[in-house]
Amino acid sequence: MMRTPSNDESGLKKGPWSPEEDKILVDHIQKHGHGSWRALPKLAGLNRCGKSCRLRWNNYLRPDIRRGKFSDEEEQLIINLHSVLGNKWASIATHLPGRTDNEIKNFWNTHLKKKLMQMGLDPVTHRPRTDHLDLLSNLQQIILNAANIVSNCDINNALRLQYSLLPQSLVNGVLGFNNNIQNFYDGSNIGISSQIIQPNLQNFEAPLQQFLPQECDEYTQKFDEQIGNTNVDSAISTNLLPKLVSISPQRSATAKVREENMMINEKECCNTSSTSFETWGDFMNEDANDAYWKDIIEQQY
DNA sequence: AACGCGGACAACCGCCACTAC
DNA sequence: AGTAGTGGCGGTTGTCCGCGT
Repeated sequence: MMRTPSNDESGLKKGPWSPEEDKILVDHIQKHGHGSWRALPKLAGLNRCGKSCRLRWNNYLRPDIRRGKFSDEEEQLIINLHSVLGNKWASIATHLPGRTDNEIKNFWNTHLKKKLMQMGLDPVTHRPRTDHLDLLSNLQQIILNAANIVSNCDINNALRLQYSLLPQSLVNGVLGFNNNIQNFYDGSNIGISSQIIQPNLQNFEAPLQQFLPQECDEYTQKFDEQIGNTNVDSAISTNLLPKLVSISPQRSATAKVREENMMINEKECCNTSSTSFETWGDFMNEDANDAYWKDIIEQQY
């Protein structure tokens, strides 16, 4: 079925490009370069706006574009990069020669997002999904926050505490942990040591998998000794514990995301003594001087 | 064969940052 | 310093196409 060509109010054509239009655009750019995109359509004889020409060229016609199915290596690279960069498709695309940001974005939205969800991971945070059990999510948050106020109690201890308070069947079943996760987040194929890429997951997973029964009692005892007598509700109401926040808030508007990023940047910039689990600092370690990692961070900021 | 549905992806839209003046 | 023009980016939409009924 042929799509009926649509034109905007200025008479410029919109919608899919025809092979003839493609040829005109390619011929013109090969002969003259694109120059000013705004001026290009008139010079080339195309009834399109400059922006449409630029998108068509950059996303489809450019000779260095590699089309076709994403390889397993590319797929894993995208996942790893997304766990570091988030929805910075343009930045991610710079690490995949021949792939466009648009192509990667589409691939993420149609394939990888689902794949992560099927593995029980939140595609936004790359952490185990919590959306299907708010109660558990809140409990995690309470315990993590509690750990933050316990002196010298790091995040792994907090998770051990959490684990010690939950039946194993609940942890495994609800959070959807499985053995594939470790392999899934192996960053070795992009030259990043697995310790760099994995910590955001290890913080959750490793304490659970490598947990020793005797440590349960040890940390539970520590928890009880230090804050065990504290009523959680009253602790929250008296600001002893921070208020609960969603671990994976639903956000769709660009403005919201940007606002959030600004807040995160501001927080990280100003709060040098942060103990929050959510901040970048927790994912960094002494290995972070890896050149590739630096490159990624530089792109982020 | 006709139809509906959902996945895939090309293209568009709106906003933002940068630059020149 | 303010403004207009331009290109880049990310979110979203619209259409095609394959598949099942």
